[in-house]
Amino acid sequence: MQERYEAAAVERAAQQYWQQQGAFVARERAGASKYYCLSMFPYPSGRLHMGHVRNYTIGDVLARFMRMQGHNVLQPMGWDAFGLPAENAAIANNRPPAAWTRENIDYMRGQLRSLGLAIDWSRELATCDPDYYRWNQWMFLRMRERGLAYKASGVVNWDPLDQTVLANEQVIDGRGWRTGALVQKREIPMYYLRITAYAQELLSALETLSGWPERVRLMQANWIGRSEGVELSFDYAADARSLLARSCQTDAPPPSGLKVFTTRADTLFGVTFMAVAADHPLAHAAGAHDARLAAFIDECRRGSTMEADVATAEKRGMATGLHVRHPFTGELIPVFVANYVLMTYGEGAVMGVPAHDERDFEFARRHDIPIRTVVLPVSDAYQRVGQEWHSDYAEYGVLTDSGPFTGLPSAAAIDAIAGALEREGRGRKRVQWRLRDWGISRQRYWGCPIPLIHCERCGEVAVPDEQLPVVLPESLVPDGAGNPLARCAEFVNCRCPTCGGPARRETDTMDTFVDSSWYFLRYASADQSAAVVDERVDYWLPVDQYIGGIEHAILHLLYSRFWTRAMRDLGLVKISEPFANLFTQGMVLNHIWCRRLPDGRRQYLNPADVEPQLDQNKQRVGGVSLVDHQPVEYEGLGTMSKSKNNGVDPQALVEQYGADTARLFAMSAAPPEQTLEWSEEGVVGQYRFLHRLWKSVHDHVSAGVVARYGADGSGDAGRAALGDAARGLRRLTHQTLVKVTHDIGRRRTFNTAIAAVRELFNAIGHYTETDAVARAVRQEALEIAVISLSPIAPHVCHALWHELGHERPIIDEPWPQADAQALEQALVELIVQVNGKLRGRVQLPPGTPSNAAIQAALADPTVQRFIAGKAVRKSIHVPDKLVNLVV
RNA sequence: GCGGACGUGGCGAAACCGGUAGACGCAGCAGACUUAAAAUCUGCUUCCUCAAAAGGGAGUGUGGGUUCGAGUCCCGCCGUCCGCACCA
Repeated sequence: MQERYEAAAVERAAQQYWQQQGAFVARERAGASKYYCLSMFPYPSGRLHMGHVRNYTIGDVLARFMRMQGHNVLQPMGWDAFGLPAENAAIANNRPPAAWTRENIDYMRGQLRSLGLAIDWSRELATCDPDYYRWNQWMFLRMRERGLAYKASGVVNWDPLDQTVLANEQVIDGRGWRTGALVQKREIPMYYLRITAYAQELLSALETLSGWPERVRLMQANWIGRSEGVELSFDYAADARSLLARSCQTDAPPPSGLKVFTTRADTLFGVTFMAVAADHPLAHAAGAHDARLAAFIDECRRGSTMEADVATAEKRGMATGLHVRHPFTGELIPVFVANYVLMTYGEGAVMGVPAHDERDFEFARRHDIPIRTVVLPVSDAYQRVGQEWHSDYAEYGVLTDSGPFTGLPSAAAIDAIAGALEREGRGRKRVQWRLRDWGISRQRYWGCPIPLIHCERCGEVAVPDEQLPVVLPESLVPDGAGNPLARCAEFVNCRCPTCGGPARRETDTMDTFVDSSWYFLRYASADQSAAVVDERVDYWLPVDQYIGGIEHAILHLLYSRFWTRAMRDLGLVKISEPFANLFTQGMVLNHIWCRRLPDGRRQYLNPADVEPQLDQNKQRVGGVSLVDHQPVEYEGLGTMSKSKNNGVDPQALVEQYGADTARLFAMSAAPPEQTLEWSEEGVVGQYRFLHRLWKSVHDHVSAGVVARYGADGSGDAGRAALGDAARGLRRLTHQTLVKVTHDIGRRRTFNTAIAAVRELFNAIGHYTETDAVARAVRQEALEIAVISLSPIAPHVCHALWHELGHERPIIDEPWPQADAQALEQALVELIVQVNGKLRGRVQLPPGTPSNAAIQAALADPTVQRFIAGKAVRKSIHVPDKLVNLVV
């Protein structure tokens, strides 16, 4: 055995061995308990970052651990390969996005392989492959047939200079990222997927996802946002009716009333105004005849779209001069346009009840609108709404001044009012969802084409299944202005499948979230060319463990849950929920160092190039650049990112220390769910540990190979009676095994598993006996240490296992069971407390009864000192743990 | 504003069911090896106090509470982070 640990050679050999053996190719095996372990697939941005390393190592530890536990493990990998960054790179380099993307995939595949992940590469897929995205198109057409996909007009960000649609992240402070032009809102036709058809099921089923973090379920529930309330219509007064009649251009009769949705129908008699959104049809109609109002509406629309600003903005508004009538009293109620009403929620109009809604209160105070109390609290906290808002005003209570409903409690009043409205055809109870349908059209090139054809004669026609896939031409180079697909004649010009006449192909592509909404299903039958999935999907799905970043808590995970249900309802899969267990790993942080340039901008320096300066409390206060020796400011910790220049290149890490060190560090510095602070010193510490482990095995086996204590064929030395030191080491060995099994298998706290192995390793170092029995005991301890560590640092453990005298590779080794006998103790230590404070310890046989344990505790000399002269009032005994004496 | 998570040494953290606070590591200090340095190995390392040592006291953001016993449970406050954000 080589004396020195050489990571590169060890890792190369192990990876070669796994590849030659096809060790991680997964096959369906009837009867075997399957374990589908999946990490969220990467976007091929060019290089791996530390977040990837962390994500994939977590998945790999679990995959390898479950394999050794006897499960039939599938761990696949693929590429989320469509998307905007490829177009940006194409603009910058004047090369097609396809070339850039595929080069990145090749490079990053090599990086992933160098990490030694137990991946079944035979199932690899990339979403930009026609073999993959044809099934996006096929599914889209099935959904369209069932009314789950439809066309409607939608609002997009429009860059007037580039004449192109911008993604939200391309709009910076209201301006286009490339041109700096003010972005406009434009209405264009788009395709939507009817995710709202599944809103109730997606919400209810969250309760069944016991393997998901509570906070992700909460975030999804909030996102879906179910509200029960009443939809009702306020009849237009004469002024509004005549205006609408004048401005109505279509044949359809103008609506007879203003529709609103409310969760507080019990406050209906407190309505003193109505408010509509700036984009509400009534606002448009009113604005057409009122220049001041039109200016205000325009201002509302252009107002800041920053969400935080929106929420705290003043409640501004302007009267339309129009009125509606109260459904019960017939009273005239003025209608305002208000900046706080959202066109996209409910009916885009609200009834204003200043007495019982904080926003309406604020608005009414600003516009001198009367405030009318109609709900009194059950407690007598107040009688009437006062000058200042108080949250009690929004509480439910008992109705007052509410006509026939006066005296009813809120809940009963809501029922009664809804009933009365319904009898008159003016309203009804209904559920309002915050969730909206999923707009999937993107006016972009590098995505999956939407398989539709526009024909002058036949209208919108689906591409027939046998003509799928609609292949995206891969040679185009976007220039930032418009969608190059729309200018590609070979793509656009086609024949109508219905009439055979000339027609135009749809040039919008699909949101890349479509691609990632079902890739986990495709892995199960990645080589199936005749269907989207086959029966193997029933074997592997659901995913037993899904691992990824919390940033996908809502969109990706919700879309995937929706898509799986859509496929279920097409009879393609049997499951409803794709991910049985979800693990969200924390971010990777590093220090941020910057410098203010004379023009006010900040220049960020990589932490590797900065020497930190510490104050007397050893806190970072500043630093000096190692490049130019000039001072640098400290900005604290932040997520590794390009913009803050605080990333660490995993490639350099692997080259310098090896993949095992990188994996070990990523797993040891924090529990996987928490943020991980980068520390170069911490990496070196793990590297040092692997060297010591290697040396320790080397020193042990250089005296000849022995069978481990207790193993079959271990001979006399493997059965001999043990002295205290040997028994102690055996006990720790098996305690460590129990702890590691629990920490990896149940708690997923890999950091504490590693700590336990290091403790065992330290104990092996302190165990100095060298006779045959001692060597058998040490062999056992080293074997368990290596097995315990092998899911985390697989290469070095692969080599060490071989050096410890085993032919069978460690990946095929069954995870060992702890030896109950080794865990037994002749004496256990009980702590003795006096009044809850630790005062002594006594050694007693396990199972010592209370009386004897308390007697032994009282006999302890230190304890004696603390109870001297006092009466023991009470004694508590926790068997084999402690005695507490109360004096 | 609403919802959620969290707050422990110089630092990352551990303490899993209410029972020895600080495992494991980083940094630091001392020693061994060395002509020397690096590397490596050994030991120490929460704070305060008295120190020759033994010992004693305090201590998990903060103030209360429950309990024989609280980092852990309950209530109030302060702070940090995350998500949603005028959702009618």
